[in-house]
Amino acid sequence: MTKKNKYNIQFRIWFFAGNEKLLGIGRVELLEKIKETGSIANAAKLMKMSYRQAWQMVTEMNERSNKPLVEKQLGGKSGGGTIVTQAGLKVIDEFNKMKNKVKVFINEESKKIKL
Amino acid sequence: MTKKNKYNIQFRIWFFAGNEKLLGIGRVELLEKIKETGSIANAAKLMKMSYRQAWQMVTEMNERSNKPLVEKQLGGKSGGGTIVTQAGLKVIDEFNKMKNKVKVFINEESKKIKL
DNA sequence: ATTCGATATGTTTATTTAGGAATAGCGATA
DNA sequence: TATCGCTATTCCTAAATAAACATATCGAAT
Repeated sequence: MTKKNKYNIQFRIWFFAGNEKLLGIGRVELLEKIKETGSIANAAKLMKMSYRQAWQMVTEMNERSNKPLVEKQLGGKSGGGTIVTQAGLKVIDEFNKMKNKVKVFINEESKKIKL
Repeated sequence: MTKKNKYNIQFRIWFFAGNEKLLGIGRVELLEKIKETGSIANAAKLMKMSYRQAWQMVTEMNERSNKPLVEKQLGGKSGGGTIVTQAGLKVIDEFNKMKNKVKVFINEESKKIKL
C-alpha cells in the first residue's frame, strides 16, 4: 500500500469579544497555568515564554473582555500574584468544551470524505 | 443594555498530508483563483500577493500532496499557464464543504453557551 | 522602615518574515 | 526563428515580531 490517500484535518477556534480577538488555545493554557500557579511569572515559566509576553497577553485579554478574566494583586510579602476570576474560569471551561465538541465533529465528518 | 455578554467564535481548518500542513483557506482561495484565471501570475494579482509568494505556495502544496493539485505548463504563445487538476478540484470542494459544516456546527453550538 | 517577590513598562537587540527587484528559461505559434 | 507572457529562482532590502535586558513600582508582613 502506498501513501495514504487521505487528509487529516486540524482546526483552531478563537473566542472574540465583538470584533476583537479575545483568546485562543495558547491564552487559555496561559490562564490555566495562572490558575495553577497563582502568578503570571510562574505561569510564564511553565509556558516557556517571557514574563513580558505573558503579561501583555493577560493585559490584553482583560482589556478586551467585558469582565476581567484575572485579578492581579500587587505587593505583599509574597510580592503579589494573579488569580483567575469566575468569569475567567467560565471562559476556560466554555472554550475547552467547544474545542472538544468541534474536535469530535470534525473527526466524524472526516470519515465521510471519500478519497 | 450594556456590552453584549457573549463571545462569538471564529475558527479555521487545515488539511494536512501526514504531518505536513497542506493548505488552509488562503491556499484554497489561491487554487480557486488559478482555476478561474488559468495562471499563477493572474491569480496572484487577484489575491494581491506577489507572484513569488503564490508560486511558493503552489509549489509547496504540490510537493506535499500525494497527487499534484495543479499542473504547470511552460512556454507557448501565451507563455504558459497553470491548471488545477481533478485532485485539486476535489480538495477545493472537500475543504469548502468541511468548512461550511464546521461553521454551521459552531454556530449551533454557540447558541447553547450560557453567559 | 525594610524586605520580598511579583507586577509593570521602557529600551534595545536579534530573529523571522515578507516584499520587491531583477533575470533566466521555456516552447507553441505565427 | 522571433515573439510573447508565464513559470522559475536568486538576491537584497524592509518591515514586522519576538526575545532579551534593565529597572521601576507596589504593599502586606515582619
